[in-house]
Amino acid sequence: MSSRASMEYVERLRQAGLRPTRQRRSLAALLFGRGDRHVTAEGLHEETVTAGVKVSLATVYNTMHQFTEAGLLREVTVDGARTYFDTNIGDHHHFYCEEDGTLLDIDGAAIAVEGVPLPPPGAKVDRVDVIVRLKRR
Amino acid sequence: MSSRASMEYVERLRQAGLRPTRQRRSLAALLFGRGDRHVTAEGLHEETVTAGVKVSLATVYNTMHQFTEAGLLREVTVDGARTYFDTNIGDHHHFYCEEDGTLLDIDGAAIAVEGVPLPPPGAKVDRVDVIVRLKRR
DNA sequence: CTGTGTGCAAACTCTTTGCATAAGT
DNA sequence: ACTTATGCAAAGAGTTTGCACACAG
Repeated sequence: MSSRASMEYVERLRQAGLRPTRQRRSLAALLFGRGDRHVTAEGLHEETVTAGVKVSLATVYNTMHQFTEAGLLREVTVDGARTYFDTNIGDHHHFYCEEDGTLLDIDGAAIAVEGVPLPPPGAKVDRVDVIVRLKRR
Repeated sequence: MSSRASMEYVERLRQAGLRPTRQRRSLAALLFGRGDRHVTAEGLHEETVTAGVKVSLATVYNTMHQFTEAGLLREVTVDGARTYFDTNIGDHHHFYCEEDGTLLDIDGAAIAVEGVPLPPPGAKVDRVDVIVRLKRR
């Protein structure tokens, strides 16, 4: 991770109300530098190691949650075992292959969910998630 | 849990290829005795304690997984923190309220998901899950 | 009897937290 | 300087596993 690359995210972090620390800049560069991604905390931490950036796993977890709260990331729950973070924060759904843990975006405009019943009294719909679970053919 | 109540499940367990042990009969009676339910392992274990049935938490976990494999239960993943098991094994979806951990069935016939793209080569659609996430109004 | 199931406790994985140190503004 | 973030290690939750004992067929 070049220092220059991570500098691109200083403003974005500031606007999200987050101090552009070295770790946050590096993580932002890894996350947002190459299109839409699905990562786990562990996976991202490994990337930092490979990239020669020093960030602890605890900080990766903390930072992903801060990014999520700031609206820079979205948490995707498809499997109880691990938490995925998605850099695509737009309207979309997912293919999920349990067998190899692969996650794939489906454009939100492509899918229509019809007939969702009224939520119970006192509740309102926050979001509708569609998970298309895949099996090897 | 009366012994008589749990005897009703002997045949059902046998057909699923599971020996109708005391613990499995009791768990089956708790799970299937009162309509559709969503339970966690911990929650079901507490019920056994309340009901005066002696089953260890490990056995509850093992049994729920055996039931799931046998097609008597379905695992529902809506939250990374806990695993829910659903006694409704028919076609249906879920309302989920993160705030209080409530899970509610939506009849599968009510909802239509249109426009699911073709799965990637080598994979086929196993199941489509719709999770309607709720927030307090 | 024979093999499967169970209980217990310990192990395990993923994730979060507390507190001293380091870094940003 | 002052405040917020980080690192480490330890704790924590939920879940799984290994092995001796118990029970169903």
